[in-house]
Amino acid sequence: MASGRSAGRVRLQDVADLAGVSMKTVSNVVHDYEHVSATMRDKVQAAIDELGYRPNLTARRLATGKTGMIALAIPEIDQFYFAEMARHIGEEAGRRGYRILVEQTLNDVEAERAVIRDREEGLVDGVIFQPARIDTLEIARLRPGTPLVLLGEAARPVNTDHVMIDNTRAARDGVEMLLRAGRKRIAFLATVRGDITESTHLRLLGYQEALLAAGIGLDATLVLQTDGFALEDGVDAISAAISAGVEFDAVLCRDDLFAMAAVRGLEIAGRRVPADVSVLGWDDTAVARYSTPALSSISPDKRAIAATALSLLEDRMNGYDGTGRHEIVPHSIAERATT
Amino acid sequence: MASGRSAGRVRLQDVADLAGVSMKTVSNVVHDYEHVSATMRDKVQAAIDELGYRPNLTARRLATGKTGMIALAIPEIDQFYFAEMARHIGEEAGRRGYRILVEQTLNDVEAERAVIRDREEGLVDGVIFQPARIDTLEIARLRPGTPLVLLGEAARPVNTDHVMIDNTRAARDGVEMLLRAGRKRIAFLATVRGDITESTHLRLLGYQEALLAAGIGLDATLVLQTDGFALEDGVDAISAAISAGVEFDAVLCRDDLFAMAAVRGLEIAGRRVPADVSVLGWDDTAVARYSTPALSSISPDKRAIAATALSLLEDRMNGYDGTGRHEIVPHSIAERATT
DNA sequence: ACGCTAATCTATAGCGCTGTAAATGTCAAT
DNA sequence: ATTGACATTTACAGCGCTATAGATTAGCGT
Repeated sequence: MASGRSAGRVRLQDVADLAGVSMKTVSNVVHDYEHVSATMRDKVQAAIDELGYRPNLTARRLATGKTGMIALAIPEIDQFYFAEMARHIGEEAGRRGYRILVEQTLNDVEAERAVIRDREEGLVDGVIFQPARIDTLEIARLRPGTPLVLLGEAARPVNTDHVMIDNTRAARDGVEMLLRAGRKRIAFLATVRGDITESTHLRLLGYQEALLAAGIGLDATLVLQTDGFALEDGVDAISAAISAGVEFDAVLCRDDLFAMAAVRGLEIAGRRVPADVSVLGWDDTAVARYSTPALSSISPDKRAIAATALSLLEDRMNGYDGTGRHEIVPHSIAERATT
Repeated sequence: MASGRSAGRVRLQDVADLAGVSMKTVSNVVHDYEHVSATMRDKVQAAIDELGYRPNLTARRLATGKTGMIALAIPEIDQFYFAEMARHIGEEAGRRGYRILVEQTLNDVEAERAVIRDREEGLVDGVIFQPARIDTLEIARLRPGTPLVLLGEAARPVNTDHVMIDNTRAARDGVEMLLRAGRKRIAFLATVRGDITESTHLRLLGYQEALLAAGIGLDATLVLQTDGFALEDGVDAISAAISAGVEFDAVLCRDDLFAMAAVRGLEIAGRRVPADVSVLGWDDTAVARYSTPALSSISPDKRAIAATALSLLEDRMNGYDGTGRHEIVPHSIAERATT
């Protein structure tokens, strides 16, 4: 009751003084070091409890050189895919004894450069970074001192670790599934006009490969372009295609948001999903499950991405200094109501 | 080119040695201290550049006692509402010079206790915490040493700062809007059977107040219960009510997820939204905009919540030690296609 | 020149912890 | 008893930075 816990200012030395032992012994007790006698352990623990001692992590870090923290740098935490990745990475990191510092780059080039350049040190032990604006070359050039693992397909310098799914293969799988279901004319939604990202490019490639492999000629009018990344842009693109008389009985979409846009655009035009047109999304985020009708979606194994990224990063943090490793993580297709 | 930057191990002292000055002078240059001569500044900066010096934040923290970090403890980062709050808090924190450490409690009581109890020190300067399981009394009892601001309505001990919207009022506003639109029998979805949370309780209260104020008697069958928090549970509750013959022409929902569930359940039953039944969600998350039809939703001002929480927290971090302040933040109603 | 204030710069003691090396204690086997 | 071989405990030097107090230099009026 009369414990004068003055604002948590109890130091290891205070505990040591009270218990009449050395600082190191107290430290040993705190860390459950095995070679401490039971008597000693009890005596020290009593002192710790009496004073309400709580270790100062900053000091511990300075002494050990480890922070126990990992930065997760992503464009926007409130985008479904990133939110889900953040969750998995957070859980996986927790399991391995790390905490997550979230850094939002907000699609800003300067913010992304800052992540790589890391102007300060000792903040985190490593960084998991999904670039959106910065390109491969620039990442290679700004090569940071802090261990780094990249996510996504937008950039992958040979000298840096990187985790991704096989986008081309996944797109091919999606198209093949649609073909097996009897679809003949499959559209691809959507590449933002004049701003085709690397991942969209890979997906488009797989789309084309699958069609060619099935002996179906490419039709450029089936690659639908949008004016932006918003839902409305996707709806507009679908509507435009329909009123332009483009015929299609399936749409492979670049992400779930555009899949929702496709569904909406088709409904507006009076087409039934999936009776008239199948829609296949990408990322398999929660909205795919929640929207009506529930979206079928190409599903990257997010848990595996998180686990793999953490493993690569842990290697680096433990001193591994070899060349970049590029891990391919499995994907599947979650079939729901739109195919 | 020939800079031997050996793994960022350059210390302040190294720079000082190279420049032939004291550590403190280098420190002054790094911090843009005004009383440093131009010559000196240039000389030191040259040494900094040559060695590629980057300050070690951990050491700085130990010396200053400030970490520049704020913990954000929320149940799950991938729930729409929390993801959006995380974004706003992240942005606002960035503006004020803080970084965000995300701590997922995953609805685990022990994890929530750990947040309050903070077993360690010096990790963050303050904590923003949205409790989900832990109750008011327990928070008051575990009263931590680290500055704390609570979010949400599940708990609010008098001695702790707290930010929320006026839930009762918001529910009343929602019901009044539905009544103005001519709706007569308004249902409330949903309280999980046997697990009514404090915020649901407040919302239910506002729902009842508005009905009574309009001279409409309460009908217990209009308060729909679910078996869980998943979308399907909401759909089931709506379906059950319909097949039990409960008549209603509007549904006020506890959150956007249940609003989507309501829409789906109504569609299954062949009811048109909003022609036959209006649906009003809560939280105004991105899914409200994206789902078809787009959900009308009660909209807490998330940006204001973030800004207010950070302000209260900054006060505390700057030494304010008065009694708990309870800030009410504005809300509005985003009208879309379901009302 | 001299004294005085203000501007600059330096030396060094921490911040609270861990790691290392060394000291001490213990116990079974000579 | 004496000796190893361990188990247990201690002392203290850092980790890299900031802050304080003091030393030095500069500027200026008389």
